Amino acid sequence: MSGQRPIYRTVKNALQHRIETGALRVGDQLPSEEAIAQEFDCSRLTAHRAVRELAAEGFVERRRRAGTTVLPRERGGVLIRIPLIRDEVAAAGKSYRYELIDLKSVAASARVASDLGLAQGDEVLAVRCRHWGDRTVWQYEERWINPAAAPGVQDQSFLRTSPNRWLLTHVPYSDVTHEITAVAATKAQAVRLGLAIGAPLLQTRRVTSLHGTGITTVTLLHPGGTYTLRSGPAQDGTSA
Amino acid sequence: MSGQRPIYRTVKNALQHRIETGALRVGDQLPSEEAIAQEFDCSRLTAHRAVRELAAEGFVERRRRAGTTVLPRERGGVLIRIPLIRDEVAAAGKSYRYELIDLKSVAASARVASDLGLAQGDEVLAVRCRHWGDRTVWQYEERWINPAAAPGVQDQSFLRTSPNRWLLTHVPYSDVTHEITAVAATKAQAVRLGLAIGAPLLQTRRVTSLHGTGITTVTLLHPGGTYTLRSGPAQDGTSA
DNA sequence: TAGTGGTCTAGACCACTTT
DNA sequence: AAGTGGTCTAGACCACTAG
Repeated sequence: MSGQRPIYRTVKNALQHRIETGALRVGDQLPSEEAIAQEFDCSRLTAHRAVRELAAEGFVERRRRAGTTVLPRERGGVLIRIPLIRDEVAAAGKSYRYELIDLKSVAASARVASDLGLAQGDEVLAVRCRHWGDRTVWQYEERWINPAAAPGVQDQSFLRTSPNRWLLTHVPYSDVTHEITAVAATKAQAVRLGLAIGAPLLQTRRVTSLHGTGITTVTLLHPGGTYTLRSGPAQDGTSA
Repeated sequence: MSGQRPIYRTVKNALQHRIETGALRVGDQLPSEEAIAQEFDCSRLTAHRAVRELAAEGFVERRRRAGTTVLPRERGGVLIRIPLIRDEVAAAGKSYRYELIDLKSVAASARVASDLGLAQGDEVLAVRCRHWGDRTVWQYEERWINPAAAPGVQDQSFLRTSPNRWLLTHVPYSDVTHEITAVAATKAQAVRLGLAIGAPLLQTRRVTSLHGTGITTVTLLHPGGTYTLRSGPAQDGTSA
C-alpha cells in the first residue's frame, strides 16, 4: 500500500502501530534492523531510519547487541509549547499592543546576577513593560539584560519594539530555561495588571543564554483566569 | 578535531556554529548538500543528515530547488517538560506517597463528556486522589476515565497504584493535550490541599486519547508556592 | 566472540520549484 | 531546463556489550 509515502515512514508507522495496539508490549524486543529490512523488503539503512526516529520520539530504546525494546510510555514527561505573546493574543481574537513602562540601568540583584552569570552589583539593563490584549493586560514583564552579551542593546529605546522581539532577531542564543509556577499577586503586581491583591497569576521565569553566557532573564506574569498554556497533539519528533 | 564524533555531527555543529555566531544570518542561504559534502569531504548523505537535523530543530528551512535558509529563531515557541509526579517529588528530596480518596462510577458532566468524546450522562469512572511529598500535599488529582477505552479498568481498586501509573502501563495512547493555568483555591480544593481559600494553584488539565478515542481526562492541582514546571536546555530535536 | 546498532560511501533516481 | 533536496540501495567497517 502506501503509494507516495517514503518507505521509512511506512515502516515506522507499522512498528508504531504494533506498539500502540499492544502487538508489541512494554519491554518487548523489536526485530533487528536486518529482520525489519527483510520483512519490509528494504535496505537496512531504511529500516534503521524508521527505528531511529521511533527512538528519538521516545517509543523505544536502542542498545547495541541488546537490541531495541519498547519503552514504558511514561518516560520523559510531555512537551508543551509556549507561544509568543503576540500570537497568543491574536489567537484569542484580541488586538495586541505593547507598552513600555520604564527602562534603566541598574545594579544586578543577587538573583539576576546568578541567572546571568554576573557578579552582584554588575550593571544590567532593566526593562518593565506590558502586553495588552484589547483593553486588558495580557502579560506584565520584568526583564534584565546583560549589556555585554547583547551588543547594540544600549542604543535601543524599546519604545515601540518589545525587548523580546528585538533580542530574538538581533542576539543569537543557544539555551533557554523556563520555570512556571502559580503565585498570588503582590500589591505592586496587582496594580500593574489591574487585578486585586492576591489574585492568582501564572508566572514564567525565563533565562536565555549563549553557550554559558547569560543574555537576559525575565519574569512574565499573566492573569490566571484568562491565560492558558496549551499543548496540542503535536508530537513533532523529528522529520518536520 | 573531533576524533570519535560522527562526521554528520561535526558538520552539524559547524553549521550551527555559523548560525549562532552570525556568520550565517537570518535569511541567508546555506551551501547546497553537494557543496557541504565537498567542504567537509564526506558523502552527500552525511551532509544531508546534518542539515536535516538542523531543520528538525528549527534552525533552518529547506525547500527543493530554493535551497536551505536560516530561519528567525523565534518561530515555534519553546518546549517544556512535564515530569511525572513521583520523579518531581523525588527530585525535591521528599518521600513520595500516593493516597486514594474515592473511586466511583458517575454520569459524565458536559465538560468530561466533551473531553472524552462521549455523550453527557454516559457512565465514566471518577477517581480522586492525592500525591504527597513528605507531609505536604504535592498534587491533588481529579480524574475521569472512559471505561470503554480502558479495558480492565473496572477491576482496578487504585488503592495502591495511582490511576496515572496504571493507565500508562496498561492502556496505549497516541495523543495528549495539556492546558496549564493559575487558579485561586476554592473552599473544597483548599481543604484537599491543606491550604487557605484563595491560595494560588497551578492547574493542569490533561486529556489523553488514542487515535480520536478519549481515554481519560484529569485536573491536577499543585500548590503554587512549591510546585514549578521546568524546561532545561534540552532542545531534543531528533537524534537523542 | 558474536550479534546488534551506528555510521559511512558512491551512486542513483525522483520530486519539486525556480529560472 | 536545471538545480536543489528527499529517498533509496548494497555493501562495508566500526563500536559496543551480552553471553
